[in-house]
Amino acid sequence: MAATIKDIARISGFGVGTVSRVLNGSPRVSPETRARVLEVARELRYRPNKLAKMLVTGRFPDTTIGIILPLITHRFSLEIIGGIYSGLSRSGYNLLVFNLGKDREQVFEHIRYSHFAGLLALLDPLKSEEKQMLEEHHSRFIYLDYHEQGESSIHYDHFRGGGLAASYLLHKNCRNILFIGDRADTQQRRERLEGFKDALSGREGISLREVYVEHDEEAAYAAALREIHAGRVEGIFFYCDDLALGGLRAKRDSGSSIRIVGYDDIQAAGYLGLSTVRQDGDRLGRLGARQIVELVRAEAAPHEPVSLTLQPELIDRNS
Amino acid sequence: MAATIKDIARISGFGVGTVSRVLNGSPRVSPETRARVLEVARELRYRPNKLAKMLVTGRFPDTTIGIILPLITHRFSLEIIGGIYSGLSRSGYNLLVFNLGKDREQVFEHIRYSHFAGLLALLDPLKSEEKQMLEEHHSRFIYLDYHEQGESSIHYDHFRGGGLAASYLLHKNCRNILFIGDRADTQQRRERLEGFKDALSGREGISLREVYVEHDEEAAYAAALREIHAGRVEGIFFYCDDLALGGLRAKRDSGSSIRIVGYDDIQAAGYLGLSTVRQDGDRLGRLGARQIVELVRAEAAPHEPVSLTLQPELIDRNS
DNA sequence: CTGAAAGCGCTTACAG
DNA sequence: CTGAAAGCGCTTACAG
Repeated sequence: MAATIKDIARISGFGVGTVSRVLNGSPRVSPETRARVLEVARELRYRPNKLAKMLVTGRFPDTTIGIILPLITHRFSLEIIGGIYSGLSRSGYNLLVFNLGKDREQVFEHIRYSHFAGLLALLDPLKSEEKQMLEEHHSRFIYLDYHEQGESSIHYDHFRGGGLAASYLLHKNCRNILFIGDRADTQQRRERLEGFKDALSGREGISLREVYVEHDEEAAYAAALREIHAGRVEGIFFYCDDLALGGLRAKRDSGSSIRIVGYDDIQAAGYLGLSTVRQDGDRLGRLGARQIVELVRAEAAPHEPVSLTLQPELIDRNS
Repeated sequence: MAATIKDIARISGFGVGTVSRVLNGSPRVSPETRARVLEVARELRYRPNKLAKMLVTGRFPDTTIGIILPLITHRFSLEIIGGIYSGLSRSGYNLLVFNLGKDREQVFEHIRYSHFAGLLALLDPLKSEEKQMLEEHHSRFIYLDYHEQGESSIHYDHFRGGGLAASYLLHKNCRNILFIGDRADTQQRRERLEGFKDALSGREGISLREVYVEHDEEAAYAAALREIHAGRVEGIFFYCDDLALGGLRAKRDSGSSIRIVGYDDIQAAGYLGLSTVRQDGDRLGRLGARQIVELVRAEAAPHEPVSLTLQPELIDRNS
């Protein structure tokens, strides 16, 4: 099988302790010894067993950054991942992607026995035992597109984004307004809706209702069509572009002149002329990469948490 | 720190060997002992150290499937990943994504010390030492959308796909034909082009030229525009839809009536009315998941390699 | 500068 | 059924 430190010791004639010192670059060995040991190691094609090293040192190597996210196939997540890869290139760090999916525990079990310098948590709040586990492994983490008191994060201002959507509909003279959102109660949805309501609240004669559907273009289509036929609504703010595409279709199929605004600015939004609140996932990813590398490289323990807020932008395509 | 098997032994009054046996479900322990040991383990919140277990057993747990790919942000790759997640759900296996990016060695170093039941290699041929490493870890692999003599794979028939593209252009009465492809010399590009040429070869008066550009819509746009202005070309087959989008734009900007066909059927192709050769990444992913799980569950060593070929389909949008 | 020994947390024959 | 011991591959004081 694979050569071990013992084989090198036997063949070179030194003790395993000495061999270990050479291999770890300790200065307390003579040049001749070092040369000989290294020579034998090369001949044997020695590759250190990291398992054993980790077991005895209790520490993990630090060349890998992990990113953990709830759903890898989500478009915006993907854009962020792309940005992270760009930001990490030439940094000496590589990236491992963990999709939580259905079995969060399994995934964290894997993380526990993997080696990470740092972790980016995309959209997903970490439990306290998970944070603690990361700390035991000396690895730091930063939230991406999620924020929490006392933790580092880089995120978009969703409250502001909701406000932008509101001002768009107001500008188009909508008074009977509808919010169609994802059923999942997330921080982002809460903040977008709060910002939306806040911007609407000062105005006279505005009515707002909320409808929740599955994260699914079809579901959004059906809901929008129903509302349009009921005949009151003048403008709809969709939680995200994926849903808004269904709204756009409902508008077209019903021949209505209703106003529609989405969120994210996915590629299709451009093709189909959907007004939306734009967030730049690539940028978020790049910044996240830079930040986690900085954090990981810093010798000192977690200083003050760093929190960076990015501002979304309204794209008016007159939809 | 965390409780170890030794702590349990001390507190329960048994030896570490007995504790280990209980924890591993050995039948050679009395029910009373088992109960007591388990009780103490629970009190101490004992969690086994997999590192130590792996070190001594030399085997890796087998609950995780890995997928390795050259570029995670590629659209088609993503679709496949989505399919794999679907196919894996409720199978008891979870998925870890490895993006090779720039440092392949680093990534494989990580794989080496991670635990995998099996690996899916998307698009990317494995080196022999990498295969060997996987074997040492008792983990099997299957190629996805790539195939190689003597190895298991699930892939699309790109030769056939190229043929479909050719018949499309012939059907639209194109004679001066151009292929615009990615510069990267991949198995897929070779096969698509071969199939394309093969279908063209029987015909009279057909001329074919090939142009290679960066994998970039802009580059494709520029190349297509140049060719259109030169005035000879009647039909272009683009290696993939990403490039074909540039061609579509060149066609529009120049007011030309040239014919364009792409490959993949990405979302934008539908919106923009691009004719293309469709491959279903979701399906490929699902099948891949099913196959690797079957392979991993099979006790016996690699029987005959299994190779599955999927057929692409022409989508005529009259572009 | 170097060797011998103890130990990281666990498993597994070997006795009893 | 259970304990004591050896060992997985490596590191690190401790002597010398």
